This record gives sequence, structure tokens and C-alpha cells, in this order.
Amino acid sequence: MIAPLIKHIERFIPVSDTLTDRLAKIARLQKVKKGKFLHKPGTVCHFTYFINSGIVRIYYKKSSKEITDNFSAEGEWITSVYSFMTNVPDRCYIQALEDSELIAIDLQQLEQCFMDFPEMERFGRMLISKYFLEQSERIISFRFHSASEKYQYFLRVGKNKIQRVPLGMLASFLGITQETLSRVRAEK
Amino acid sequence: MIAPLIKHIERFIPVSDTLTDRLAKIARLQKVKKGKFLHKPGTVCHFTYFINSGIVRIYYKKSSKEITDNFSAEGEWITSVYSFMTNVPDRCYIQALEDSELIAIDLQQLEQCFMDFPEMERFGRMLISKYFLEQSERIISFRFHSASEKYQYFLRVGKNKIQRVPLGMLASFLGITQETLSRVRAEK
DNA sequence: ATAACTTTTTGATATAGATCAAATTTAGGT
DNA sequence: ACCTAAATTTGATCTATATCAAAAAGTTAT
Repeated sequence: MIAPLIKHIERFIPVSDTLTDRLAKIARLQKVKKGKFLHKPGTVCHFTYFINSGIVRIYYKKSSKEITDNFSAEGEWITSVYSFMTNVPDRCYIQALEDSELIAIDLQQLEQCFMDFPEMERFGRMLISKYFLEQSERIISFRFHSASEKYQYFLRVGKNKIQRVPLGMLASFLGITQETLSRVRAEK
Repeated sequence: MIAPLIKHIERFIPVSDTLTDRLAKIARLQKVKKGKFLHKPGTVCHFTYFINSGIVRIYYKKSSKEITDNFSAEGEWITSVYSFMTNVPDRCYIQALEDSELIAIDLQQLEQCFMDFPEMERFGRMLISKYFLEQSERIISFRFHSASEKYQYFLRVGKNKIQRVPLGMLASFLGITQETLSRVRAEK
């Protein structure tokens, strides 16, 4: 069912019936069990995933440690933007942290959709702009926030994700060690 | 003269004569002397600037210190993306570091241009995507690079900007102190 | 329930880079 | 060229958080 995806896109642009039909055609529903992978290193990430339900993370390995780059839950997207856009293999892993249901969209079909439906191209521009602004905030956070502030910030804007992700993954996402996060949580 | 801008856009999409005409109509050529401002805090930043010549920085104040957020030179863009896109005032300053010549484009006219020329919307999507990927690299840099590595990285990818920006501004851009940057440069 | 593993917490120490302070070099204006 | 101010360097501490190590708490399978 692509209804949640349509609803999501409608927050940015009006979605005609013909566009809905096209999206239904290119969307591939996909279910993954907790712990399983949507993508592994060495290959190009051809898909971007819209999450119907569940929670998914993207991470990579750095000297045997796992660095979590992002978490995405229902109503959000996840992919290796770099690999997806440039068609270059990436060393990242995309892993479900709960049993999840996703809608996978292939880049080539998405680009064709952009060509055929200018309003969809518009949606694409608005969506990537939104993520651009989120990243800007993240840069500010890495530059100026203490470990404690990073955690407080995640509590505020991370929605309900806090209860759904293991501490170690959260620490690496915030750019601090597990031990520091544990101490920060113990304060107050 | 908007020729450099057209040439820039043509790196992403073909530019028809009618699109060129439209761009000529909405582009405002602007010259700024070294040290002067294109934008100051408290107002909405209604323009995005394409730089024909010169070098410009965007910065804001944090407890009386200036934090440089970015430098842009010929062939690049600069604006407060946040303010420009959301129509919310920003506390940033945009300042010319050399006598510069810019092409200012108003958001409303740009959006109308997007509506009338879907290929221009496509350009907008591609451009913001490019900046998204640059930001991703910057996040990696803030998370994992030492002061020295940040400096080395800027030497490699910052092109000729290194000779054109004062050390203190570069340090704040890299997220280290002036003193640390000075020591790092003295190495080797 | 118990064993085996994983995750989280707690403790002790080390370190990169910040901060504070002052000297030196560089640059702009008259 | 000279004077003043700004930019950069050098030196001496300080601090937040990483790192290393081990204990405690929680989870999963038999």
C-alpha cells in the first residue's frame, strides 16, 4: 500500500491521479525483519526507501567500530544519498532495527518520473532542501554542543526514537562515546 | 553581465533562449566593496547570490565571536539558505572579503521561474543536492578529523581560497581556534 | 531457572585542543 | 616611511571527553 507515501508527498505538492498511478507502478513494497539489511557495502545503492512502518539506520564501519549516520522511522526516507545520486558504491550498511515495511524506489524510475511530472521534480527539490536544512542544524550541533546538549537536543527533536534505538548506536550518531552518553544520561 | 551564470547553469541543464531572457530579467547585478555587507541580521534574506568575481563569507556572532559558516568565490552561490527558503529572519551577516561582483536573485522571482521552466526547477534540485553532499562531507570532517586534518582537507578542496581569507576566519570555519590553526600550520 | 552473551554503567587515566596572556609580525592610512 | 591597529604566533595552563578496564544489569536461548 502506497497510501502513506502519497499522503507524505501531498504535504508538499498536489498529487494527481495519474501521478498516483505512476508512483504505484514504480513503488516496490518491501518487508524486512529486525536486524536484516537493505544494503551492504560494495554495491551501488539503487534505491531510496520510504518507511511505512518500523525504524531503520544507516551506518558504516570505521576501524571496526560502527558509526551510525542516521535513523529514519515511519514517514521518513532513508538511503545512501551519495551512492544513490552518484551511482558510486558506498561502504555503508542500511539495517532495520525493527521489523519494517518500506517502499523502495529506483533512481532511474524516479528520474523518469521527474521528467514526466514536473511537480514531482518540485517535490524532490523541496524534500532535499528540507534535509539540507536538517544537516545544517546537525553541523551546528557538532560544532558547538556539549555531549549533554547533544543528548538533550535528540530528546527534543528525535521524537519517540529514543526508546527505539540502542544506546551505543545513539552515542555514535551523536558523535560521542557510549560511556559519555551513559554518564550524561545519569546526570540530573 | 549574466554570462557566467548561464554558463554555470548549463553545466546542469540545457538553457534555452527564452530561459536566458527570463534570467536576464530577474538577475540584478550588484557590486560590493571589500568589507561591505550584502545582508545583516534581523531581516529576511530575500536573495541568493551568484558570484561573478570576488569572495564572500557568511558568518554569525556567538558570544561576541564571529563564526564563519562558509566562503564562496567565483562560480559559487551564497545566501542564508535557511532564511531564504523559510522567509524567516536570520542572525547571519553576509560580507564581501574582496571587491566583488554578484548576481542577486529574488526568491519569489526564482520560484516563478521554477514554475514556468521545469528544467530550471531541475537545476534547483541538482544544485541543492550538490550542496547537500558537500555538507555530508563537512559533517564527517567535524566528527572525525583532527585540527591538522581539517586544515589539510581545506588545502586540498578549498582551491585557491586559502590565500584569500584571513586565518581567523578560516579557523572558525574549520571549527578550531586561531591559535590551534596557527600551530597546525607551523608543523612540517 | 541457568548459562552465555550483550548492553549499560562506573571508575581511573590520558590527551587534543581550548583558553588566557603576551610577544611578534604584518598591513593600512596619513 | 612612520604610526597605529590588526593579525598571527608562541607559551603556559585547563578541561571535556576519549580511552582503557572491569563490574553490573538486562536479554535470549537451552
